[in-house]
Amino acid sequence: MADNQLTQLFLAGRVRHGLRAAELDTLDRAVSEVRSLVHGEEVVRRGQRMETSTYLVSGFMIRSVTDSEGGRQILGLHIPGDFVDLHAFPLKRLDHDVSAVGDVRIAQVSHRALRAIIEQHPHLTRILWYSTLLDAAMHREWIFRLGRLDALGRVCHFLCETEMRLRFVEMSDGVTFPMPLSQREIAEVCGITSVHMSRTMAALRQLDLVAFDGGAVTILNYQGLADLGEFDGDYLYGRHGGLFDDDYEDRM
Amino acid sequence: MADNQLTQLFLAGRVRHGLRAAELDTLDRAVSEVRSLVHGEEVVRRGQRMETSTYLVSGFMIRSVTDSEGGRQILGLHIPGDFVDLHAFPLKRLDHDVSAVGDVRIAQVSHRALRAIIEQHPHLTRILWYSTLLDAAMHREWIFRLGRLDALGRVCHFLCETEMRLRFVEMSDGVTFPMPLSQREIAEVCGITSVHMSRTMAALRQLDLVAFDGGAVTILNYQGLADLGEFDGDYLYGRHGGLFDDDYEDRM
DNA sequence: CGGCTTGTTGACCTAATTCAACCACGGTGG
DNA sequence: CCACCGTGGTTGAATTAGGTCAACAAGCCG
Repeated sequence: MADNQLTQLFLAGRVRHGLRAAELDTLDRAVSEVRSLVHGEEVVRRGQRMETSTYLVSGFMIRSVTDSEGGRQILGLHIPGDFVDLHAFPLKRLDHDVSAVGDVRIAQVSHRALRAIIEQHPHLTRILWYSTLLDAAMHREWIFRLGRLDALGRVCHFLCETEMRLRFVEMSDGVTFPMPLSQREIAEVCGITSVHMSRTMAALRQLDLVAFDGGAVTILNYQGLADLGEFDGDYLYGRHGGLFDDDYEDRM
Repeated sequence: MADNQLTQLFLAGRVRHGLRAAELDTLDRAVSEVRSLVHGEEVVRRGQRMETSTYLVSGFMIRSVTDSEGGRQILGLHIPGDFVDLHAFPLKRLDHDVSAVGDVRIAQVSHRALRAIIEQHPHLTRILWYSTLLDAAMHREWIFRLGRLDALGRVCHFLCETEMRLRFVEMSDGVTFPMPLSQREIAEVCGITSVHMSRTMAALRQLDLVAFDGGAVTILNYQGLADLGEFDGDYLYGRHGGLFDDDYEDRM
């Protein structure tokens, strides 16, 4: 297994149910057509029929929908190593848009290649399925965040989640990590206005919980942040720590 | 195919990607151990290791999580024909609870049987995968509902969604349908307090949009309800109508 | 230089929460 | 039979979180 293969970050840091090198190679061979996107470019538009899915090699992407007055709700943030729209393989059309945040490199996988995989590689199939259910688990946590937390808690929760996910792919050292979203976009994640997000982030600074410098976040008090956000990262199914750290590997 | 098989409602009313009778039979044979639950009984508890998944034969169930002060957020409502925790097959542990609302009949499917299916029936596998992604699509819509709509809109959206899903399984005639949740529980769906839900439902009555009688809802003005809730049911992937009604069947 | 976007701050307003009292009801036990 | 209680729903008054509108400052880019 070459270290420089495209899918090397796929499920990095996660419980991988014994994903084998040969399977990663199979996946890697299915991936083709690497291309670059600039900020705001879409790879999926709501309702459009899909014949390929997209793997995010580097950079960030978001899923979003737009309401009747043009307001946008961000439904998910994708980071390198994510299959951003593998959902489109079983669903064929998606109900939301997927677009680039900043500069992005993606790879495409044809649904024909995925069909071949599910016919010949049941174990790899289950792992791909699993990866789409990680998205669903994050969706549920976003429902919790919006339903039960106030503005301050929502931001704390989002920062904790993002930090942990970036740690899995070694883009966070546990303290400082990149934050590609503007305040306006973080507001669209958290279901509040950008004005109130500005005030909320000021409060976070005031409380010495985090520091924001341009495109990076530095966590000054992890426990305080996790407490305010009622964050428990078990739902991210990290390979180490939490409820899920036991007999996962090499089963099934 | 006997009409009385347990899984007859599975994906009823949905785009089924050419689900064949033989495949439904295969699924039906994998299902066993029908049992009854009373109100509040749990089939999944957060973090618990699962070796079976649950198919809902009759009645209603909810997914939920509880916050640090004991407040509950409902993450999803399940209706007859839903595989309530098929997610647990790839994930092995879930991050939330699943419990009965009122009297319920369920059937269990062992993960061993599901493993056999994904090894021998790739097409059926994709359909099971698809069914879990319908849940994810609903999750996304719940994020939108909580992030972008006010209390009135959230209730309207939830009622429209529930009505459409029940129509798929012929439990709604398009006007009147059962609503198993109390006002308190609908409040836990919509992320508001039960006091405010009482006021919001009073407003809905005032506007002549819906009538509530005990465990049933009657829609008096569907368009008004859908407008307030900004509801567009495409994400439910109904077999008829909407963006998704074209060349779905019998492909793949 | 001007014009754009992002973030900040202030004053005011509104939606929703909180706390409380209260009613209707369907048991359950005396 | 009635007294009792717990649950679900309703209503009112006071409070608060967040939204709205507007002005302005700091980049940043053509």
